[in-house]
Amino acid sequence: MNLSSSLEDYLEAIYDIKEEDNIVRITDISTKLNVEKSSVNTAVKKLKNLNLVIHEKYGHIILTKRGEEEAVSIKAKHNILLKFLNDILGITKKDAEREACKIEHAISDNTFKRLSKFVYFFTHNPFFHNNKWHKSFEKYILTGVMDLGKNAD
Amino acid sequence: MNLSSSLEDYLEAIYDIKEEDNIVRITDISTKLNVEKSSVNTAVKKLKNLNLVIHEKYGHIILTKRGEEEAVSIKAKHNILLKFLNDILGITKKDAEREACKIEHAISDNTFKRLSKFVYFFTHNPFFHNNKWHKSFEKYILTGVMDLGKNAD
DNA sequence: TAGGAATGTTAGTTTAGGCTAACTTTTTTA
DNA sequence: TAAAAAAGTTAGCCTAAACTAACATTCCTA
Repeated sequence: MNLSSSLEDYLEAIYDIKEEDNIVRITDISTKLNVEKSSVNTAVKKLKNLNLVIHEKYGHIILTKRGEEEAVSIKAKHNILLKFLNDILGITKKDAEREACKIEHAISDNTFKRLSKFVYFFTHNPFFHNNKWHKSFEKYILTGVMDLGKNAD
Repeated sequence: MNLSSSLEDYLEAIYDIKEEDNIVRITDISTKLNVEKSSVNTAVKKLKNLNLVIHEKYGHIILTKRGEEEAVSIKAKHNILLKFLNDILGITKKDAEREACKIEHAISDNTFKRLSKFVYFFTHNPFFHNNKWHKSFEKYILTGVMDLGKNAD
């Protein structure tokens, strides 16, 4: 699809607002993204031309099937990045959120797939999923000392 | 410093060209980044105004101390992302390279620090560094089967 | 239900970062 | 060393994406 970061943000915002409020207006998007209504208007027109939303003058904004698919795809990237940054790297939720918003536009579907698998594997495989590694990782970050040697084969 | 992605790319290119050829010209940057010389010219002027490069009309381009520091910082982000994407996630070198170029502009210094530690920890700690996890991870990606349970405690 | 508040639209401006075309300066080479 | 080639510069244009200001429509409430 190759949307700009900006248009991806708009699509994502529309999806989120629909989830929360059911109806989506120009003003809602404007508030959520902190941009002027006129900017939203322009962006919505572009999304309309790409058949990603339905929008009649003065009407509500509705995602098309393709628009929703796109939004879901972007949100999925966002969420897996959030998980990796927060749960695995230990970045604070707030910072992880901010970063995920930027990185989500930069990763391919393939990287998304492999990262998803990695996060799942890493958090579910009993070889890793014992919390010891995470405590050890935090200690390593603070002290530079690795102390899980006893678990190696 | 908060440079645009574009200016970061220019700085990085200048650093790389200096490494390879010692002298850096407008044309070299133009070739490396696949943009017109006039675009390079404009960008170099901006970098000059930010005191990141020294450049006299018709002369070579030299990084200032600050310019070099910036470039090194960006390259460090690039390299750790490359390592994570290629060595850990198993993305092909070519794809990992392309992705790293985009993500490098989106990660904070803190995320860089934690990711660096994570990659080092993950590839050096004997608890992880036995290659088994990676084979298992590849198998999991292809088949959905996790088979390292026997190593868990 | 009339009018003000809220919402939406349009027109025009700005900035970043590309581009081409035309020109100038420097370098190379016959 | 003069002319051609290469390199660098300038001017002007385009697009994306933001902005403000002015105007239009819709909604809500006194």
